[in-house]
Parts: sequence; C-alpha cells; structure tokens
Amino acid sequence: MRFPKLFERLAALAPLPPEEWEKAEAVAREQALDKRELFLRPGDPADRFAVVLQGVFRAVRVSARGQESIKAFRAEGELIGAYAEMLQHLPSMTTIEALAPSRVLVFQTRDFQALESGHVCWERLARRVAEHHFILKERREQEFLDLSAEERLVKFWDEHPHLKGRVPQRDVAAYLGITEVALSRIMSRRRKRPE
Amino acid sequence: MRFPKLFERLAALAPLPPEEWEKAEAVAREQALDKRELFLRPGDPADRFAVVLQGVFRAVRVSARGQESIKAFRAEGELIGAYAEMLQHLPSMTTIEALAPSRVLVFQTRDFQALESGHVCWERLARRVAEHHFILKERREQEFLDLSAEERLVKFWDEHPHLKGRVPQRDVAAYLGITEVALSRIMSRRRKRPE
DNA sequence: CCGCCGCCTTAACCTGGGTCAACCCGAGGG
DNA sequence: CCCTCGGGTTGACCCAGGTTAAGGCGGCGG
Repeated sequence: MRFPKLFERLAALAPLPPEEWEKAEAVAREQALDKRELFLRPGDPADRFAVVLQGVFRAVRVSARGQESIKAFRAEGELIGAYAEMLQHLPSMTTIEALAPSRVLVFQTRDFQALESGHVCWERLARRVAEHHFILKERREQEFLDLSAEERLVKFWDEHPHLKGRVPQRDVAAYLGITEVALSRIMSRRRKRPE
Repeated sequence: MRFPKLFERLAALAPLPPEEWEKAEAVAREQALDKRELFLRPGDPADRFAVVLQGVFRAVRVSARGQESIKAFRAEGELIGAYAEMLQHLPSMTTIEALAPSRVLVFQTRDFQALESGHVCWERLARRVAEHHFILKERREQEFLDLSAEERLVKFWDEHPHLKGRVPQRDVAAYLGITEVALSRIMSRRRKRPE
C-alpha cells in the first residue's frame, strides 16, 4: 500500500477493503505539476480525476464573456477533476491549474468503472462523494442567496484557513463572485472601521 | 404497481427491477396537501422525502436575518425533502411548502435504508440522484458567478417553462437572489427596451 | 356594492460593487 | 543599480439593485 493515509481518508467515508484499495493503487499514476501547469483544460475529455497529494489547485471556468470565475480551490487530500462534465459525458469546460508545485494521484474513469463492477464498495464510495459535493455546493448556493460579498469573504477564510497565503487575492475575488478591486476595497474598509 | 409512470422515470436513471419497485410502493404513503400547507418545516427531523405526483412546491430557507430565499421549486415527478440535512443527519433547516393543492408519495428514509440493504439497485439509484442534484447546484453556482440578475431571470424561464403561472413573482425573485421590487423593475425594463 | 387583502408596480433615494486608470511595491533579471 | 513585471491598492465615476413607501388592481367575503 503506497498511500495508507489516503486509504484511511476514503475508508472513513465508506467501508473499503484494503485489497480493493490495492487494486485502485495499481491503476493509479502519480503526476507532478509545476506552478501554473494545467491538470485539465477546456475541451479535454473529462475522463480522469485525481487526488491531491501535495499542493493547491484552482478550478476555473471562463464564461462566454471571457471573465473567469473560480468554482473551487483544492488542496491536499481533495479531489480534482471536471466532475459535472464527467457525469454528463461532456468534454471539460473547466480549467484545473496548479497554484504551486504539486503532486497528484491520477485515475482514469475507465479504470474506475472496472473497479466498480468488481466490488460494490466503489459504488458506495462514489455515492458518498457525490453527496459530499452536493452538500458543498448547496452551502455555497446559500451564501450567494443571503450573504453580502463581505460576509462571504469572512466565511471563506473561516472555512478555509489552510488556504491562507497559498491563493492569490484575485482568485479569492473570482471565487466570491466579485472583482479584485472590490475585494481590495472590502479589505481596507474592514481594516479601518470595525476594530 | 400503483405508479407505473414513476417507475419508468426512476428506471431510466438506473436499472430498477419491477419487484423492487413493488417493495418501495408497499412502504410508501400517499399524502394530499392544500395550498400553503407545509410538507416540512424547520426543526422537523429530516427523515422522510417524497415524490410530487401533482402540484408545485417551494423549498425555502429563512436566513438568520429573517429574509427568506428559495432553494428550488419542485413539480410533478421531482423529489421534495431536506436532502442536505438528511445526508448529515441534521434536523431540517428548510421549509417545504405547497404552492397549490398537491399530492405526494412519501417515503421514510428508514424504510429506504431497508430497501438499500436488500438490493444494490437502490444504492445505484441513490448515487444517481445525488449526482443529479450536484449537477443542478453547480449549474446554479455558475449562474451566480457570471450572470446578472436579468440574465438569471431569462435563463430561469428558459429552463422552467412549466412553472409559468404556477409560482408567484416574489418567489421567483427570492430564487434569483433579488427582491421582488428589483424583479419588477427588470421586467418593466425588458418590456420597453429590447423588443 | 364596498372594503379588504394579496400581489405587483412605481418612484425617490442610497449604497455596494463594476469599470477604467493611475499608482505602488517587492522580486528577479540584466 | 535600474527595469520590468506581477499583483495589490486607490480614486472617480456609473449603474444595478436594496429600501422605503405609496399606489394600483383583481378577487372575494360580508
């Protein structure tokens, strides 16, 4: 077993026999990425995903108008991939970019489907992952519905303290749905007013 | 089989043997709701969900500040329930209210777990449902990130034509994340300007 | 028939955030 | 040492949407 820590993490989500994990490791491939390097770009087939072993990533979507917004940041132990597109068998509309030198463990969805038909544990794990992602998105939806940009910012740092210093400000702005200018203003406002 | 149409719908998502469906129908209970009646209110245990047989519902969340925002509308063939809370074994924070006289088919999650341990098809179906919900939420996230309120409105009616005339305007506003006043203004703006 | 109620609209005013543009500052590279 | 460059800040100006408050209007009960 090359990645016992990762195994623990997954097994906590759903029962996962060690021998099944061994099979998964057998089809996985380690990949190193430089800062700025892309794990996935728009138009690529969404036929693989990965677990972050080290580093940080941002999942970006550029709109028709050319402005880029950030769907998520992903750090150690989290999944990267164009999940929605994968489920719909569409080419990726997402760019996934390393914000720092990183290492990931890559799986082909094809290989994963093979694992799934071998043992039900994978089905259950896939379900858990889907459910977890749903919960995260719903939480975010809630934030857009009833929080101001400033409140979203505060909440963001509350919930992602481990990203401090690892993601540029402009990307935080693009995650919050505002411009970097607005974010800068909010921060200076906070610096002065509510001590 | 009391609800063959519903069976078709579900079976389209994931393979579902008719005899399993029969078992599900056996534990389901039909419920009628008047306009304004609540299927679920905040604080209720999130231990049941339902399929809409007839009518429309709105899933509301009231924020700490007391303003209510709408997570989703649900019409015939769709699921109602506090899904996120159910997954997290939390009491409901959502109100689910009939916008018209409605009929639903209610399941207890407890009964459903029994079905799941009886046959893997339910596991697969649950996964599909989770994935589907995820896709919807991600799409909505995208809309908040790079569409204006006006564009969100247009998209809303594009994607939900069957809700026309069935949901009050103020609720559409609360779904879009704006006030009813703003929505009214947007509509009159559109009436004049871009013919 | 009147009056009320629920729902929508309109207007006046305020504010947060967008846009554009100038500027600052620290890290390299020549 | 200076230049450049990437990333953050600031200011001026504008506009979408929030807030408050005043109608409009159709439906329904009395």
